[in-house]
This record gives sequence, C-alpha cells and structure tokens, in this order.
Amino acid sequence: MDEKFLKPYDPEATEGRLYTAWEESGLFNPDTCIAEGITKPDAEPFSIVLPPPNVTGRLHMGHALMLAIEDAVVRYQRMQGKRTLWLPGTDHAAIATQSVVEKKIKKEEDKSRHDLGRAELLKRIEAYATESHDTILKQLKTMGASLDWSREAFTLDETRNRAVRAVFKKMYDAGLIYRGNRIVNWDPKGQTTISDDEIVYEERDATLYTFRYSSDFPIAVATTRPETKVGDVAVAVHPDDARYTAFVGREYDAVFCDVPIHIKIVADKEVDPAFGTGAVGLTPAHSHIDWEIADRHLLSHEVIIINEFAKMTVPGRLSGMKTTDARDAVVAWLREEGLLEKEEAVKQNISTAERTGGIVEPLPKLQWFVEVDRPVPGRDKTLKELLLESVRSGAITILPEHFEKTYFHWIENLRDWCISRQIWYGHRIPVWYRGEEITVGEAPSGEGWVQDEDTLDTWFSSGIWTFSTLGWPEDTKDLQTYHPTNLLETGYDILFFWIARMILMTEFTLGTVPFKTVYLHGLVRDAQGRKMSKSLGNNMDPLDVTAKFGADAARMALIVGNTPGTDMRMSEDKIKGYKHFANKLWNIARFVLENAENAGIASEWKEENRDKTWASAPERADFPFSTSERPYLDQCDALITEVTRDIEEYRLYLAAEKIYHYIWHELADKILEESKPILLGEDGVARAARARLLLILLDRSVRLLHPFMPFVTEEIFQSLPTRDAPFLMVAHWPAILEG
RNA sequence: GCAUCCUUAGCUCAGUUGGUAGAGCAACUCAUUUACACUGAGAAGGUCGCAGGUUCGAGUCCUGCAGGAUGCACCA
Repeated sequence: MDEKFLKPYDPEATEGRLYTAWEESGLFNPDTCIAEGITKPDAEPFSIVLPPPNVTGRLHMGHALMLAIEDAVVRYQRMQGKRTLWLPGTDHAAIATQSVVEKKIKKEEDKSRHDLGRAELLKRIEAYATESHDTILKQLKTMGASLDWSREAFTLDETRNRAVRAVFKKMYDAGLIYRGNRIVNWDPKGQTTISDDEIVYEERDATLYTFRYSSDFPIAVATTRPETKVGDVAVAVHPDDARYTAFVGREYDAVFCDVPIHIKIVADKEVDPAFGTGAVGLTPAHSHIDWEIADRHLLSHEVIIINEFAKMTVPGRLSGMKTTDARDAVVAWLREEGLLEKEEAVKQNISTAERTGGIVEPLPKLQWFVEVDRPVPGRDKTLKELLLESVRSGAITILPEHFEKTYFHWIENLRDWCISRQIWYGHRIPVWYRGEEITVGEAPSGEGWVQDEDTLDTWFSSGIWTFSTLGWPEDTKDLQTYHPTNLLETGYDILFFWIARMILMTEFTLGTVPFKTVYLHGLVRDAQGRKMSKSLGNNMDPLDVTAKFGADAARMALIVGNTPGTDMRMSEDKIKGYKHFANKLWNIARFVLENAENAGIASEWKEENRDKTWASAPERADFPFSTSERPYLDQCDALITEVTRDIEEYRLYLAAEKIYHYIWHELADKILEESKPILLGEDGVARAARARLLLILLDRSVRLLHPFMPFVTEEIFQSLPTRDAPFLMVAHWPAILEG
C-alpha cells in the first residue's frame, strides 16, 4: 500500500499537483481525448461555455458555486464518454471595468478620463484587465475546473471583435439596428446612457407639489419635479374625466418662471384620474411616459430644458442651475406668484445608475437601438416573438421551471434595446461617417471617414458568447460540433441581462437556440443569510476557503442541499464538514487497500486489468462473490442508477448528498464494520471475496464522487489496483453490471 | 400596482409523478491506543404558516388568508 495513506489526507499538498498533472495531460481538450483513444471520435458531444467572469477584480463565492456545478456536470459527461468541451473565457465588462479603473485613477492621481485622454485611459484599463485576468485564471484552476485552456476566449480579443462587427452589420442590414433620437436613460455622473436593466430604484422621500402654470390656467397639475415644468408642452387628462372634458383640445400660453410655454390639453387613457389632480403636465423630452403620450398626440419632443450635466438650459433665473437647485427656485417662484396650491410628502422610487449611483436623467439622445418589434427578415417573427417562442416551444428549458414565468413577464415589458454607450472601453461601434455617407461593419478605405465615437453595450458581445467562442463567423468544426451548447449555468440575477440577450442574438444570427438547458443558481449568502458584500466585510474569498479546507470540501459544501434558483447560506462549519468527509474517504481507501494486499487481491487485480481499455470496466462476473455479498452489489447498483438519473436531470444537490450518505453511513459505518470479522477470519476464500467486494465498492464510490470532489477521488484512484485509465477524470462512469 | 417564490425538527434545508415525515449541523446519553477523534453506537426532537376544498388517502393538487423575500413597472 502506498505510504501516503498512513497520513491524514492533505488537500493542500494534493490539489495543486493533480491540477498540473491533468492540465499537462491535455485531457481537458476533447480533441486530445480522441487522439489518445479515450473518447470515441464519433461520440456524442457535450458542451458548456463558461459564463465569462468580469475582469474587474477577483472571483467570489458565487463564481465558486458556478464552477462547482459546471465542473461536476462536465466531469460526469466526460466520464460518460462524451466529447466534452467546457470553454473558458473572460468578459471585458465595459462599463464596470472602466468605472473601477476611473475611480482608482481619481483616487490615486486625482485625474479624470478627460485628463488622460482616450488612448491613455484604454492603456490603463487594459493593464488592469490583464492583471485581473491572471488572478481569475489562478482561481479557476484552484477550484479544479476542467476547462479547455487551448480554446480560451476574451470578449474583446480579435476573434470576438470580428464576430461583434459581423453581427452588428448583419442586424443593421436586416433593419433591426437603427440610429434614432430617442429618450434614453442618461447617467450624468457616468456621462453615458444605460439600459433599463442597469437602473436601480431607491425609495426616497419627496414632495408632491400641486400648482397652476399661471393664474388664468384652468387646470391644476401635480408633480414631484417642478423644475421640469418649464419643458411642458401639454396637459393630459383621462378622456372620461368629467372635470376636464370641456378643456380638451384648447391651447394656452403662459410664462412659467421666466420661460414662455405653450400648453395644449389632450385626453389620454394612460392618465390615472385618481392621482394628484387627475391632470398630468407632459414633459416629453424628460420623461419616458410623457414621450410616449406625446407621440400619440403628435406633440413636440423638441423642448429640451436639461443637459447632459443635469443643468437647466432655459433662459431666465433658472439658467445654468443644477436640477435640484432649480427645483427649489421654481417652488419659491410658485409661492411668490401664489400658484402653489398644495404640498404633500410622498414616497418616491428614484432611478439611479447601478455602477455610479448617479440619478438617472431621461434625455433625448441620438443613439443606436435594436428594434424588438420588427419582423426578422426570413423568420416572419419579431425578436420579441422569437424570445418567447424559444422557451415556450420547449427548445430551451429553464431550471427551476418557475423562472420561465419571470422570463415571459420580462419580455412582455421589453422595449427597444439601447446599445450605444458613451464610454471608451469596449467595442467601438462599427460605423463610419463621411458627410452624408455611412459605412457599417468594417472600416472603409479612403480619406475622411470618421468612426462613431461610442462603444457597444457590453451585453452585445456577451450575447453572442456561445458562438463567438466557437469561431463564428467562420463555419468552424467546433461550431458545427458544439453548438447549440447543452447547458448554460449562471445566477438567476442575470436572466434578463444575459440569458435573454443570448437567445435574442443567437436566434437572429444562427436561427437556433444558444443552449438547450438553462440552470439558474441562487445567491451565496453568509451564515446569517445576508448578502456577501465588501461593506459588511462578510465576503468569503474562494482562495482562502480552498487553502483552509481544500477545493473538494468547498465544492461539496456549495452543491449539497442547494436547489437551483434558491439562495443558500454558506459557513466555514459547513465546509469543514466536507473536509472531514474527504478524510473519511481517504481512510476507507487505506482500510480497503490494506486488506486487499493482505488477502493477495491487489496484485491479482492488476494482472486482470493490465490490458483493459476505457470501454471495458471490471465486471462483476469476472470475480467470484458469495451470495452474502450480492446484496452489497445490488445496493451499490441502486445507488448508481439513482445518482445517474439525478445528474442527468440536474438534481446535483440530491446526487451529491446520496453519494455522501452512501460512502459514510453505508460503506464505512456498516459494510466495513461487518467485514472486519471476515477479514480477520481463517477462511482464505471468504477473505479474498470480501476484499474484492470492498475494492469494487471503493472503486465505484470514487467514480461516483469524482464530479463533486475531483481531487481526493483522483488521488485515491491513482493508487487503486482497479485503475484502468491514466486519470479518474477520463475513466468510465460506473455502469450497472449484469451477473 | 403586476408577477414569482418561500413558510417542514432548535438552526440550515431536502422531500422528483399524491401513498407511514428526511438529511446536515447543534444539543443529549454512552463508547474510547479504533482504517479514521477530521471517530463510532444510541436516543430525543415536527397538528409540514392558518382556514377551507378535491380525494379512499394531501407536506405534495385547488381556493382564500396571514407573514417573509424577490423581480418588473409606475410614481405625472
């Protein structure tokens, strides 16, 4: 028996060494598996593309959970003999990365991006991204992720750049990308547009002011933003509101706080007669809903009164004021004029930008959009309909299932997607202008062309991730083999950001779904159920955890009892329990191997297996068992059947728990204990038979457990006489054996 | 406002199609040169949020209510 079993299992001394051995074998790459005769060339493919971590820092426990789940599935499928590809990569995460680096520069050098200039800022961001990328890779490897590094991708590398330009052109040519002057969410702090999904609502106290535009104006209106009223062009009332029907269609002029305004009374069913006075002052340029109502009544969008810096652009006393100051000034003026009729305290949800915390100002801007309600050429359906259909038809299954409802609900509220951003880090919009001329896709030759200054929303490149990583727009062998991917596994918090957009982009570009199954995991919370965050100081660093307890223990703790879509609580105690489990298994191996040697079984088995290949596992019929041993084999068979089905149906939390329970409380507590008298007995035949049984049960146990605890199982497998492959990682999954 | 989820042992959570309530942790009793103290054996602990309904039978299906969480929208 190997001397290593005489000491307790030491993950720290084992895990790094094994990962290097796996990596050097090249067997993370399915092509190598085929070349070495481990996988059949025509085996069924199985693929997962890693959700690319942002190069904004380091991985957290949520990433560790993602890796634990994906690696378990990938290792299982690989052991099933499939051509298994798990493709790694990282995400440039445009706005997130740029704002991290900008903050850093501001803090350390007190400089803004404009002080540095576009080229210098990009250089700084790239340096930061590289450093962050290296840290992330180290973390991925520490967790034991069996990723094929030969195919590593980055959302902003040359291959992905080309794919982004090609998709943009294809969508533009299809008439689904347009440039338009539309009201967008403008973040004055970050100086960029943001998408609807990047808005975070915060509840604040506000005052609802009721007033008239002038003393002879017939209707009072209510607002929490009096400063915007200098931009009003109309007052809308409900068509059935008897108080106001007489005024509908009339127009009035007034001078409001030094600004001349022209107001038309319109009737629109969107207006809630019960709110405020039942009459809404419409400010089309600075409110989404007003813009839409104005559209219906052919009112002007042109009255712009707030600029990109959230300052007033009107003449008179408000000129140049910040909106917040202007609010006070308008209220003061209303009081002076005796126009203010009522003030009441209300709770208000205010829109803030997720990244900068800036208060979002709706502004009309010339931006690029993806249109979701226009039929896709050749498909006879809109992007929105394709989004619904791909899930409704069952082509994509979302786990847990109830998230499908959430998904549908989101799509029903989906508006055109603003894809241009006024930041510098990211994919520059592939559009060139020369006077009235425009070129889309690739840079044109000739003088005088100027490229669009803006960059694309980072989710535009993330949306094509499943196929850009496989070499599209080239029709590569990888693309043919591994797309659509089998599984997309990620946190439920990016269902809309990412998953929906991948479906949209893939349906448009390839006319297929990007993946067949979506597995959504929950948040990893601390032991008290709080979110992990820097400010609370309750973050767990996966590197610290693995250093202390081993990656196997961390992975197992993340998987057992953690159902998809549900948040989980994590604590060091939980992880410690699975470190103990690794040691338990280690000692089972020690006991079994010791007795196999004593009974003279080990060498006999090695003889038997010398010429075995991947495809021929040790079979029950090969070895003599007494009838008293059959029930143990049947019990193990039942476990294999259940665990296999659980993994196939993505019930990893059950599979892992069942294996754990079997190994500790059946194999160790019962079977080993019951075997002691036989192994110490006089009957040599019985002793040998029992030693063989234990060896088979151990062999099967490490195979079953390998997807969840890859290191300790591999380390034991390397010392097993039943070893029939260079690594457990590429050994066969235990099958139910006849006989 | 619209939608979704949750409520099961002291704690954290399972419970796949309806068929005698489960695990881990904690706590309790006992054992102790044992493959393993990173241990073993044992016992204890639950009107499955509340009220109805369907059924031979409901933790599971339906309706209502209460409490908690989340997402989306709106906030003129």
